[in-house]
Amino acid sequence: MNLDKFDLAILQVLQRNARASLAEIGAAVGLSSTPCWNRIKRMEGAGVIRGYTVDIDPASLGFMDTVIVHVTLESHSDETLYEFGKALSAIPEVLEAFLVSGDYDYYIRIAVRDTRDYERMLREQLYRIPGIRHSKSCFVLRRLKETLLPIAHSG
Amino acid sequence: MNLDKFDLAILQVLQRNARASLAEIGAAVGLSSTPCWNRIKRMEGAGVIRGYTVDIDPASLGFMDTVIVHVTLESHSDETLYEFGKALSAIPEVLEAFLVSGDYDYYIRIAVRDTRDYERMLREQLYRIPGIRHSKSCFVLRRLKETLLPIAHSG
DNA sequence: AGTGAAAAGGCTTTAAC
DNA sequence: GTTAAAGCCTTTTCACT
Repeated sequence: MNLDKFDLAILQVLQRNARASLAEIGAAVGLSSTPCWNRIKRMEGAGVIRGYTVDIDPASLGFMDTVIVHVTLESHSDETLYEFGKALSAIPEVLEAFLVSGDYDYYIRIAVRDTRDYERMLREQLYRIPGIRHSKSCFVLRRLKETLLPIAHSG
Repeated sequence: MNLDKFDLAILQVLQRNARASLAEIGAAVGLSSTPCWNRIKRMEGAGVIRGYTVDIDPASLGFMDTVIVHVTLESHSDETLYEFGKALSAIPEVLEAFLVSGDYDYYIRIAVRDTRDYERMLREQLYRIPGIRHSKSCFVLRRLKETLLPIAHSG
């Protein structure tokens, strides 16, 4: 799907505030509200906009620590990778999981209440998934950047 | 701040659809719209809700590849860590950056158009930051899970 | 494609329980 | 804490450029 500069500008506004009104969006991008509405609906339909979500402070929910876990699997067959991914998706604490090239197979980011919760989570959830050869954890000391796509650099 | 089961239920609805109407939210959590509105405003004010954003398909913007880069710094002084973090934040392609314990110092996730764009990005942006001792990249082959906090497990 | 106005619906506030 | 109702603002449609 082709996105012009107005589409990108609209996405940029929505990325900063997904609850912005059409009037606000229109003023920010230099259009009236109707074309903004049409463009948003078009991008929603085309799958450019996958959804709208809320950015929640993890600490407010009691998740004081973020841990990144690297996992190597015993087998690299399609079925093993698929089954492991499915099992990972079922663990609520797993926020992100990437299948990667290179030494490790999966990069996983998890949210835990504290170090004891992390230990419990590994033992009761992650290590119960069969097929893990090796894993390695790193605690996140500081988070530097939020996940926002560089829209201005997509033209 | 104390969050009861209604607050958590509201957050869960908003996480799935930040543009849900108060009527929808109320129906989903078993309240009328007024208390939902009050609770949302309270959570916004308390910093539980940090904002609302849109989930954009990276491929639609031309970002076909995700790369995870591990970077070790030459010095571990506060100033080095701070300066490096500041430089990272200025690179639009950097979606996430975590300062971590363990062997590597920073875990960085970047969005790139293709492998050539990745190479350009490393050379022109990342490697221009002084103080890097070593770095290692892994291409993401598949993304398994989106970043949503496990709200149901925070009670 | 875009604008502007009008109708339909939802948000926000007030008031009452 | 809750619900109900009133006014206002927003979304959505439509006629027109």
